[in-house]
Amino acid sequence: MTSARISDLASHAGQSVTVRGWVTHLRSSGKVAFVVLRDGTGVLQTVLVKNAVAPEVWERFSHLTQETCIAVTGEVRADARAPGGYEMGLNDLTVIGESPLDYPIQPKEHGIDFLLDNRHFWLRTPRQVAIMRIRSEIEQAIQDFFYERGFLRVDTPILTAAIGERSGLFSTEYFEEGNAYLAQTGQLYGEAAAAAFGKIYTFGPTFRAEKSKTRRHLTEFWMIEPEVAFNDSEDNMKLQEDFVSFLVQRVLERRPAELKEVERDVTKLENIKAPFPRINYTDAVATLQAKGSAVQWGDDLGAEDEALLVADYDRPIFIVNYPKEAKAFYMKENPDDPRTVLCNDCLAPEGYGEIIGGSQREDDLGKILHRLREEKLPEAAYDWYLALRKYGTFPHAGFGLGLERTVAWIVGSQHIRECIAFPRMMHRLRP
RNA sequence: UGGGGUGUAGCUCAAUGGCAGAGCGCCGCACUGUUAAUGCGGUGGUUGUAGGUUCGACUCCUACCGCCCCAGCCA
Repeated sequence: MTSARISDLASHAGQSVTVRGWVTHLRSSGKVAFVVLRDGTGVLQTVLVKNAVAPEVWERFSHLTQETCIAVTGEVRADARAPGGYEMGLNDLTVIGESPLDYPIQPKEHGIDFLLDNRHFWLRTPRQVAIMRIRSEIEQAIQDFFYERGFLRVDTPILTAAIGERSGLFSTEYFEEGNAYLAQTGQLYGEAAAAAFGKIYTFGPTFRAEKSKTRRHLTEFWMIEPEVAFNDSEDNMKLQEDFVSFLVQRVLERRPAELKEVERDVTKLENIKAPFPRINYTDAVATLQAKGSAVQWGDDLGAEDEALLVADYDRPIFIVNYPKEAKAFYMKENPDDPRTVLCNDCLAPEGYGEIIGGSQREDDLGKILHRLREEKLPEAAYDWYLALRKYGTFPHAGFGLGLERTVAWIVGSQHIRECIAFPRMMHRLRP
Protein backbone atom coordinates (compact mmCIF):
# COMPACT_ATOMS: atom_id res chain seq x y z
CA MET A 1 0.00 0.00 0.00
CA THR A 2 1.29 3.45 -0.97
CA SER A 3 1.67 5.85 1.92
CA ALA A 4 1.34 9.57 1.39
CA ARG A 5 1.57 12.92 3.14
CA ILE A 6 -1.63 14.96 3.24
CA SER A 7 -0.12 17.80 1.20
CA ASP A 8 0.44 15.36 -1.70
CA LEU A 9 -3.03 13.82 -1.78
CA ALA A 10 -4.22 15.74 -4.86
CA SER A 11 -1.79 13.65 -6.92
CA HIS A 12 -3.31 10.46 -5.49
CA ALA A 13 -6.95 11.23 -6.33
CA GLY A 14 -8.75 8.03 -7.22
CA GLN A 15 -6.06 5.86 -5.61
CA SER A 16 -6.07 3.97 -2.37
CA VAL A 17 -3.33 5.18 -0.01
CA THR A 18 -2.32 5.09 3.64
CA VAL A 19 -1.95 8.29 5.63
CA ARG A 20 -0.55 8.54 9.15
CA GLY A 21 -1.30 11.40 11.51
CA TRP A 22 -2.98 12.61 14.67
CA VAL A 23 -6.72 12.86 15.28
CA THR A 24 -7.88 16.49 15.54
CA HIS A 25 -11.66 16.13 15.31
CA LEU A 26 -14.14 13.29 15.67
CA ARG A 27 -17.71 13.69 14.43
CA SER A 28 -20.29 10.96 14.34
CA SER A 29 -23.81 10.81 12.98
CA GLY A 30 -24.53 7.28 14.08
CA LYS A 31 -23.70 5.26 11.01
CA VAL A 32 -21.56 7.85 9.23
CA ALA A 33 -18.55 9.26 11.01
CA PHE A 34 -15.76 11.68 10.26
CA VAL A 35 -12.22 11.41 11.52
CA VAL A 36 -10.11 14.49 10.81
CA LEU A 37 -6.39 14.04 11.12
CA ARG A 38 -3.30 16.19 10.86
CA ASP A 39 0.14 15.06 9.72
CA GLY A 40 2.05 18.33 9.79
CA THR A 41 1.65 18.91 6.05
CA GLY A 42 -2.09 19.43 6.12
CA VAL A 43 -5.46 18.32 7.42
CA LEU A 44 -7.43 15.38 6.03
CA GLN A 45 -11.07 14.50 6.59
CA THR A 46 -11.79 10.80 6.37
CA VAL A 47 -15.30 9.42 6.07
CA LEU A 48 -16.27 6.21 7.78
CA VAL A 49 -19.52 4.39 6.89
CA LYS A 50 -20.48 1.77 9.46
CA ASN A 51 -22.00 -0.68 6.99
CA ALA A 52 -19.05 -0.38 4.60
CA VAL A 53 -16.18 -1.20 6.96
CA ALA A 54 -15.24 -4.29 8.93
CA PRO A 55 -16.78 -4.40 12.44
CA GLU A 56 -13.34 -4.29 14.07
CA VAL A 57 -12.52 -1.09 12.15
CA TRP A 58 -15.71 0.56 13.44
CA GLU A 59 -14.85 -0.70 16.92
CA ARG A 60 -11.39 0.90 16.73
CA PHE A 61 -12.97 4.14 15.52
CA SER A 62 -15.36 4.21 18.46
CA HIS A 63 -12.42 4.29 20.90
CA LEU A 64 -10.50 7.08 19.20
CA THR A 65 -9.68 10.21 21.17
CA GLN A 66 -8.22 13.56 20.23
CA GLU A 67 -4.51 13.29 19.30
CA THR A 68 -4.50 9.51 18.93
CA CYS A 69 -1.84 8.74 16.33
CA ILE A 70 -3.40 6.57 13.62
CA ALA A 71 -2.90 5.12 10.16
CA VAL A 72 -5.86 5.29 7.80
CA THR A 73 -6.23 3.60 4.45
CA GLY A 74 -8.78 4.36 1.78
CA GLU A 75 -9.53 5.99 -1.53
CA VAL A 76 -8.71 9.66 -2.02
CA ARG A 77 -11.43 11.66 -3.75
CA ALA A 78 -12.21 15.29 -4.46
CA ASP A 79 -15.08 16.61 -2.37
CA ALA A 80 -16.02 20.24 -1.93
CA ARG A 81 -17.35 19.53 1.56
CA ALA A 82 -13.92 18.49 2.84
CA PRO A 83 -11.39 20.99 4.18
CA GLY A 84 -8.60 21.08 1.62
CA GLY A 85 -10.85 19.86 -1.18
CA TYR A 86 -9.96 16.15 -0.85
CA GLU A 87 -11.18 13.53 1.54
CA MET A 88 -10.64 9.84 2.11
CA GLY A 89 -13.28 7.13 2.07
CA LEU A 90 -11.91 5.10 4.94
CA ASN A 91 -11.47 1.32 4.59
CA ASP A 92 -9.00 0.54 7.34
CA LEU A 93 -7.83 2.25 10.50
CA THR A 94 -5.11 1.21 12.92
CA VAL A 95 -3.93 2.88 16.10
CA ILE A 96 -0.22 3.74 16.25
CA GLY A 97 -0.26 5.61 19.56
CA GLU A 98 -3.13 6.01 21.99
CA SER A 99 -3.96 9.34 23.63
CA PRO A 100 -5.72 9.48 27.03
CA LEU A 101 -8.86 11.51 27.54
CA ASP A 102 -7.22 14.41 29.33
CA TYR A 103 -5.36 15.95 26.37
CA PRO A 104 -5.17 19.58 27.47
CA ILE A 105 -5.70 21.57 24.26
CA GLN A 106 -9.34 21.85 23.18
CA PRO A 107 -10.73 23.33 19.99
CA LYS A 108 -11.68 26.55 21.81
CA GLU A 109 -10.16 29.69 23.30
CA HIS A 110 -7.49 29.26 25.97
CA GLY A 111 -5.55 31.73 28.08
CA ILE A 112 -1.95 32.51 27.19
CA ASP A 113 -0.47 31.13 30.40
CA PHE A 114 -2.18 27.79 29.95
CA LEU A 115 -1.10 27.65 26.32
CA LEU A 116 2.52 28.38 27.19
CA ASP A 117 2.52 25.70 29.89
CA ASN A 118 1.34 23.37 27.13
CA ARG A 119 3.52 24.80 24.36
CA HIS A 120 4.64 21.30 23.33
CA PHE A 121 1.02 20.59 22.39
CA TRP A 122 -0.02 24.13 21.44
CA LEU A 123 2.48 23.89 18.57
CA ARG A 124 0.21 21.31 16.93
CA THR A 125 -2.64 23.78 16.40
CA PRO A 126 -3.30 25.35 12.97
CA ARG A 127 -2.36 28.93 13.83
CA GLN A 128 0.90 27.88 15.45
CA VAL A 129 1.79 25.62 12.54
CA ALA A 130 1.19 28.53 10.16
CA ILE A 131 3.33 30.92 12.22
CA MET A 132 6.20 28.44 12.37
CA ARG A 133 6.03 27.83 8.62
CA ILE A 134 6.20 31.57 7.99
CA ARG A 135 9.11 31.85 10.42
CA SER A 136 10.92 29.08 8.54
CA GLU A 137 10.19 30.82 5.22
CA ILE A 138 11.67 34.06 6.60
CA GLU A 139 14.76 32.21 7.82
CA GLN A 140 15.24 30.71 4.36
CA ALA A 141 14.70 34.12 2.75
CA ILE A 142 17.36 35.60 5.03
CA GLN A 143 19.87 33.01 3.85
CA ASP A 144 18.90 33.55 0.21
CA PHE A 145 19.06 37.35 0.41
CA PHE A 146 22.60 37.42 1.72
CA TYR A 147 23.85 34.47 -0.33
CA GLU A 148 22.64 36.11 -3.54
CA ARG A 149 24.50 39.30 -2.59
CA GLY A 150 27.83 37.63 -1.89
CA PHE A 151 27.77 37.80 1.90
CA LEU A 152 29.57 35.19 3.96
CA ARG A 153 27.70 33.71 6.88
CA VAL A 154 29.88 33.74 9.98
CA ASP A 155 28.77 31.89 13.10
CA THR A 156 29.93 33.79 16.15
CA PRO A 157 30.42 32.36 19.65
CA ILE A 158 27.60 32.02 22.13
CA LEU A 159 29.92 31.66 25.11
CA THR A 160 31.91 34.85 25.48
CA ALA A 161 33.88 36.92 27.94
CA ALA A 162 32.00 39.98 29.23
CA ILE A 163 31.53 42.00 26.07
CA GLY A 164 28.60 43.42 24.19
CA GLU A 165 25.68 45.58 25.16
CA ARG A 166 25.14 47.16 28.54
CA SER A 167 22.06 45.29 29.68
CA GLY A 168 21.94 42.05 31.68
CA LEU A 169 24.18 39.10 31.00
CA PHE A 170 23.57 35.44 31.72
CA SER A 171 26.65 33.84 33.24
CA THR A 172 27.89 30.32 33.68
CA GLU A 173 31.04 28.77 35.11
CA TYR A 174 33.77 28.21 32.55
CA PHE A 175 36.60 25.92 33.72
CA GLU A 176 39.61 27.89 34.94
CA GLU A 177 38.56 31.07 33.15
CA GLY A 178 36.01 32.22 35.69
CA ASN A 179 32.63 33.16 34.26
CA ALA A 180 31.53 32.94 30.68
CA TYR A 181 28.56 34.95 29.45
CA LEU A 182 25.92 34.10 26.89
CA ALA A 183 26.30 36.36 23.87
CA GLN A 184 24.02 39.37 23.65
CA THR A 185 25.16 40.13 20.12
CA GLY A 186 27.52 38.78 17.51
CA GLN A 187 28.30 42.27 16.27
CA LEU A 188 31.79 42.72 17.65
CA TYR A 189 32.87 39.43 16.13
CA GLY A 190 31.03 40.44 12.97
CA GLU A 191 33.16 43.56 12.72
CA ALA A 192 36.31 41.45 12.95
CA ALA A 193 34.94 39.15 10.28
CA ALA A 194 34.03 42.07 8.00
CA ALA A 195 37.72 42.97 7.81
CA ALA A 196 38.48 39.39 6.81
CA PHE A 197 35.63 38.72 4.37
CA GLY A 198 34.24 42.13 3.36
CA LYS A 199 30.52 41.39 3.61
CA ILE A 200 29.28 39.09 6.33
CA TYR A 201 26.25 38.31 8.41
CA THR A 202 25.69 36.41 11.60
CA PHE A 203 22.50 34.54 12.38
CA GLY A 204 22.03 32.95 15.73
CA PRO A 205 20.52 33.04 19.19
CA THR A 206 21.30 35.91 21.51
CA PHE A 207 20.59 36.26 25.20
CA ARG A 208 19.54 39.21 27.36
CA ALA A 209 18.95 38.88 31.09
CA GLU A 210 16.69 41.93 31.01
CA LYS A 211 13.81 41.85 33.43
CA SER A 212 11.40 42.73 30.67
CA LYS A 213 7.84 41.50 30.73
CA THR A 214 6.42 42.97 27.55
CA ARG A 215 4.94 41.61 24.35
CA ARG A 216 8.15 42.53 22.54
CA HIS A 217 10.85 40.89 24.66
CA LEU A 218 12.36 37.45 25.04
CA THR A 219 15.43 36.50 27.06
CA GLU A 220 16.56 34.28 24.17
CA PHE A 221 15.93 35.53 20.65
CA TRP A 222 17.41 35.12 17.19
CA MET A 223 19.18 37.97 15.53
CA ILE A 224 20.54 38.61 12.05
CA GLU A 225 23.50 40.96 12.04
CA PRO A 226 25.12 41.97 8.74
CA GLU A 227 28.38 43.90 8.83
CA VAL A 228 29.80 45.46 5.67
CA ALA A 229 33.25 46.93 5.13
CA PHE A 230 33.18 50.38 3.50
CA ASN A 231 29.44 50.89 3.96
CA ASP A 232 28.41 54.19 5.46
CA SER A 233 25.21 54.87 7.37
CA GLU A 234 23.21 55.58 4.20
CA ASP A 235 24.46 52.38 2.52
CA ASN A 236 23.48 50.61 5.73
CA MET A 237 19.89 51.86 5.56
CA LYS A 238 19.64 50.97 1.88
CA LEU A 239 20.62 47.42 2.77
CA GLN A 240 18.05 47.35 5.57
CA GLU A 241 15.13 48.52 3.46
CA ASP A 242 16.01 46.12 0.64
CA PHE A 243 16.34 43.31 3.17
CA VAL A 244 13.08 43.93 5.02
CA SER A 245 11.16 44.38 1.75
CA PHE A 246 12.64 41.14 0.43
CA LEU A 247 11.49 39.20 3.49
CA VAL A 248 7.94 40.56 3.33
CA GLN A 249 7.59 39.99 -0.42
CA ARG A 250 8.91 36.43 -0.05
CA VAL A 251 6.27 35.57 2.53
CA LEU A 252 3.54 37.15 0.39
CA GLU A 253 4.65 35.09 -2.60
CA ARG A 254 5.24 31.72 -0.97
CA ARG A 255 3.05 31.58 2.16
CA PRO A 256 -0.37 32.96 1.19
CA ALA A 257 -2.18 30.00 2.78
CA GLU A 258 -0.41 30.52 6.09
CA LEU A 259 -1.08 34.28 6.01
CA LYS A 260 -4.74 33.44 5.51
CA GLU A 261 -4.68 30.98 8.41
CA VAL A 262 -3.36 33.70 10.75
CA GLU A 263 -5.92 36.15 9.27
CA ARG A 264 -3.26 38.69 8.29
CA ASP A 265 -4.44 41.77 6.40
CA VAL A 266 -2.04 41.34 3.48
CA THR A 267 -2.89 44.72 1.94
CA LYS A 268 -0.82 46.21 4.77
CA LEU A 269 2.14 44.02 3.75
CA GLU A 270 1.85 44.80 0.05
CA ASN A 271 2.94 48.39 0.82
CA ILE A 272 6.27 47.26 2.19
CA LYS A 273 8.69 48.38 -0.50
CA ALA A 274 11.91 50.41 -0.42
CA PRO A 275 12.63 53.23 0.07
CA PHE A 276 11.54 53.74 3.66
CA PRO A 277 11.17 57.30 4.99
CA ARG A 278 14.16 58.65 6.94
CA ILE A 279 13.40 60.95 9.83
CA ASN A 280 16.21 62.78 11.52
CA TYR A 281 16.11 62.47 15.31
CA THR A 282 16.20 66.25 15.75
CA ASP A 283 13.27 66.68 13.31
CA ALA A 284 11.42 63.85 15.06
CA VAL A 285 11.70 65.65 18.40
CA ALA A 286 10.27 68.84 16.83
CA THR A 287 7.41 66.86 15.24
CA LEU A 288 6.65 65.14 18.53
CA GLN A 289 6.66 68.40 20.46
CA ALA A 290 4.22 69.83 17.90
CA LYS A 291 2.03 66.79 18.53
CA GLY A 292 2.07 67.49 22.25
CA SER A 293 4.82 65.13 23.46
CA ALA A 294 6.94 66.22 26.41
CA VAL A 295 10.09 64.78 24.80
CA GLN A 296 13.20 66.99 24.98
CA TRP A 297 16.21 66.94 22.66
CA GLY A 298 18.64 64.43 24.16
CA ASP A 299 16.01 62.03 25.45
CA ASP A 300 15.72 58.60 23.93
CA LEU A 301 12.37 58.15 22.20
CA GLY A 302 9.83 56.20 24.22
CA ALA A 303 7.38 53.64 22.88
CA GLU A 304 4.62 56.24 22.83
CA ASP A 305 6.78 58.68 20.84
CA GLU A 306 7.70 55.98 18.34
CA ALA A 307 4.04 55.08 17.87
CA LEU A 308 3.18 58.73 17.20
CA LEU A 309 5.87 58.97 14.52
CA VAL A 310 5.13 55.72 12.75
CA ALA A 311 1.37 56.35 12.69
CA ASP A 312 1.79 58.71 9.72
CA TYR A 313 3.26 56.03 7.44
CA ASP A 314 2.18 52.83 5.69
CA ARG A 315 5.64 51.25 5.77
CA PRO A 316 8.61 50.99 8.13
CA ILE A 317 10.46 54.21 8.94
CA PHE A 318 14.02 55.01 9.92
CA ILE A 319 14.79 57.34 12.80
CA VAL A 320 18.36 58.46 12.21
CA ASN A 321 21.21 60.05 14.15
CA TYR A 322 20.28 59.92 17.81
CA PRO A 323 22.19 61.80 20.53
CA LYS A 324 25.29 59.84 21.47
CA GLU A 325 24.26 59.62 25.12
CA ALA A 326 21.24 57.52 24.09
CA LYS A 327 23.27 55.01 22.10
CA ALA A 328 26.10 52.48 22.38
CA PHE A 329 29.78 53.45 22.54
CA TYR A 330 30.72 51.87 19.21
CA MET A 331 28.56 54.13 17.03
CA LYS A 332 30.39 56.64 14.85
CA GLU A 333 30.24 60.31 15.72
CA ASN A 334 28.25 62.35 13.19
CA PRO A 335 30.71 64.80 11.54
CA ASP A 336 27.85 67.21 10.75
CA ASP A 337 26.60 67.28 14.35
CA PRO A 338 29.01 65.77 16.89
CA ARG A 339 26.29 65.67 19.54
CA THR A 340 24.84 62.78 17.55
CA VAL A 341 25.95 59.46 16.10
CA LEU A 342 25.45 57.90 12.66
CA CYS A 343 22.80 55.38 13.54
CA ASN A 344 19.27 54.35 12.78
CA ASP A 345 16.39 52.47 14.29
CA CYS A 346 13.87 50.88 11.94
CA LEU A 347 10.31 50.93 13.25
CA ALA A 348 7.75 48.54 11.79
CA PRO A 349 4.30 49.95 10.96
CA GLU A 350 1.00 49.14 12.68
CA GLY A 351 2.51 49.69 16.11
CA TYR A 352 4.96 46.77 15.99
CA GLY A 353 7.86 48.99 17.01
CA GLU A 354 11.59 48.58 16.63
CA ILE A 355 12.73 45.65 14.51
CA ILE A 356 16.23 46.90 13.65
CA GLY A 357 18.97 48.88 15.34
CA GLY A 358 21.88 49.82 13.11
CA SER A 359 24.84 52.14 12.86
CA GLN A 360 28.02 53.09 11.15
CA ARG A 361 30.76 52.00 13.55
CA GLU A 362 33.34 54.32 15.09
CA ASP A 363 36.56 53.60 13.23
CA ASP A 364 38.77 56.14 15.02
CA LEU A 365 40.73 54.48 17.83
CA GLY A 366 41.03 57.66 19.90
CA LYS A 367 37.32 58.44 19.70
CA ILE A 368 36.15 54.94 20.50
CA LEU A 369 38.54 54.76 23.48
CA HIS A 370 37.12 58.03 24.73
CA ARG A 371 33.55 56.75 24.48
CA LEU A 372 34.48 53.45 26.13
CA ARG A 373 35.91 55.35 29.11
CA GLU A 374 32.88 57.68 29.26
CA GLU A 375 30.69 54.61 29.55
CA LYS A 376 33.06 53.15 32.19
CA LEU A 377 33.31 49.88 30.30
CA PRO A 378 36.16 47.44 31.08
CA GLU A 379 38.78 48.36 28.51
CA ALA A 380 40.72 45.12 28.86
CA ALA A 381 37.75 43.05 27.78
CA TYR A 382 37.67 44.95 24.50
CA ASP A 383 41.37 44.68 23.67
CA TRP A 384 40.95 42.61 20.52
CA TYR A 385 37.99 44.72 19.39
CA LEU A 386 39.98 47.93 19.80
CA ALA A 387 42.89 46.38 17.90
CA LEU A 388 40.63 46.29 14.82
CA ARG A 389 40.98 50.11 14.84
CA LYS A 390 44.74 49.88 15.21
CA TYR A 391 45.62 47.53 12.36
CA GLY A 392 44.03 48.79 9.17
CA THR A 393 40.97 50.54 10.50
CA PHE A 394 38.17 50.87 7.97
CA PRO A 395 34.76 52.50 7.68
CA HIS A 396 32.01 49.93 8.18
CA ALA A 397 28.40 49.65 9.16
CA GLY A 398 25.93 47.02 10.17
CA PHE A 399 22.68 46.32 11.93
CA GLY A 400 20.77 43.76 13.93
CA LEU A 401 17.31 42.57 12.97
CA GLY A 402 15.27 40.76 15.60
CA LEU A 403 13.80 37.65 14.00
CA GLU A 404 10.87 37.14 16.37
CA ARG A 405 9.81 40.80 16.20
CA THR A 406 9.92 40.62 12.43
CA VAL A 407 7.87 37.41 12.41
CA ALA A 408 5.36 38.95 14.85
CA TRP A 409 4.88 41.93 12.55
CA ILE A 410 4.60 39.91 9.33
CA VAL A 411 2.10 37.42 10.78
CA GLY A 412 0.25 40.14 12.72
CA SER A 413 0.80 38.48 16.09
CA GLN A 414 -0.02 40.32 19.28
CA HIS A 415 2.83 38.57 21.04
CA ILE A 416 6.41 37.66 20.24
CA ARG A 417 6.15 34.50 22.33
CA GLU A 418 4.12 32.65 19.71
CA CYS A 419 6.77 33.50 17.10
CA ILE A 420 9.41 31.09 18.44
CA ALA A 421 8.80 27.39 19.04
CA PHE A 422 9.81 27.36 22.70
CA PRO A 423 9.98 30.90 24.07
CA ARG A 424 12.31 31.82 26.89
CA MET A 425 11.13 34.63 29.12
CA MET A 426 11.91 35.93 32.56
CA HIS A 427 9.60 33.45 34.30
CA ARG A 428 9.49 30.67 31.75
CA LEU A 429 12.17 28.06 31.24
CA ARG A 430 9.94 25.11 30.32
CA PRO A 431 8.76 23.32 28.30
C1' U B 1 12.56 47.39 38.68
C1' G B 2 8.04 50.78 38.90
C1' G B 3 2.35 51.44 37.75
C1' G B 4 -2.29 48.94 36.92
C1' G B 5 -5.14 44.41 36.75
C1' U B 6 -6.21 39.40 37.88
C1' G B 7 -6.43 34.41 40.45
C1' U B 8 -13.48 30.28 41.31
C1' A B 9 -14.55 22.90 37.96
C1' G B 10 -9.70 20.00 33.11
C1' C B 11 -10.50 24.89 29.97
C1' U B 12 -13.11 29.92 29.33
C1' C B 13 -15.77 32.64 32.70
C1' A B 14 -20.36 34.17 36.18
C1' A B 15 -21.81 34.73 41.32
C1' U B 16 -20.77 43.04 44.21
C1' G B 17 -21.41 40.08 52.68
C1' G B 18 -26.38 35.26 52.82
C1' C B 19 -27.61 27.66 49.36
C1' A B 20 -20.69 28.07 44.61
C1' G B 21 -23.14 28.38 38.85
C1' A B 22 -22.96 28.31 33.24
C1' G B 23 -20.72 27.10 28.57
C1' C B 24 -17.06 23.96 26.61
C1' G B 25 -14.47 19.32 27.60
C1' C B 26 -15.26 14.35 29.33
C1' C B 27 -18.93 9.92 30.01
C1' G B 28 -23.84 7.60 28.28
C1' C B 29 -27.91 7.41 24.70
C1' A B 30 -29.98 8.93 19.78
C1' C B 31 -28.85 10.34 14.78
C1' U B 32 -26.29 8.01 7.18
C1' G B 33 -22.60 14.24 5.17
C1' U B 34 -20.48 16.37 9.60
C1' U B 35 -17.28 21.22 9.40
C1' A B 36 -15.40 23.75 17.13
C1' A B 37 -21.94 18.67 14.29
C1' U B 38 -26.65 18.47 16.88
C1' G B 39 -30.44 16.83 20.76
C1' C B 40 -31.29 14.62 25.67
C1' G B 41 -29.10 12.87 30.26
C1' G B 42 -24.77 12.51 33.46
C1' U B 43 -19.72 13.84 35.52
C1' G B 44 -17.06 17.71 37.69
C1' G B 45 -14.89 22.52 43.51
C1' U B 46 -9.53 22.77 49.75
C1' U B 47 -12.87 29.73 45.31
C1' G B 48 -3.95 30.71 44.61
C1' U B 49 -1.63 30.30 49.97
C1' A B 50 -1.55 31.98 55.13
C1' G B 51 -3.80 35.00 58.59
C1' G B 52 -7.64 38.70 60.04
C1' U B 53 -12.75 41.33 60.27
C1' U B 54 -17.91 39.33 60.57
C1' C B 55 -23.50 35.71 63.07
C1' G B 56 -21.93 34.57 58.07
C1' A B 57 -16.39 35.75 53.26
C1' C B 58 -15.51 33.84 46.23
C1' U B 59 -16.84 38.84 47.88
C1' C B 60 -13.90 43.20 52.85
C1' C B 61 -8.58 43.84 55.17
C1' U B 62 -3.07 42.32 55.58
C1' A B 63 1.03 39.53 53.80
C1' C B 64 2.99 36.19 50.39
C1' C B 65 2.82 33.52 45.60
C1' G B 66 1.45 33.00 40.33
C1' C B 67 -0.08 35.21 35.91
C1' C B 68 -1.58 39.36 32.48
C1' C B 69 -1.10 44.46 30.63
C1' C B 70 1.68 49.12 30.47
C1' A B 71 6.44 51.67 31.24
C1' G B 72 11.82 51.35 31.29
C1' C B 73 15.84 48.45 28.85
C1' C B 74 16.46 46.79 23.90
C1' A B 75 15.94 43.36 18.72
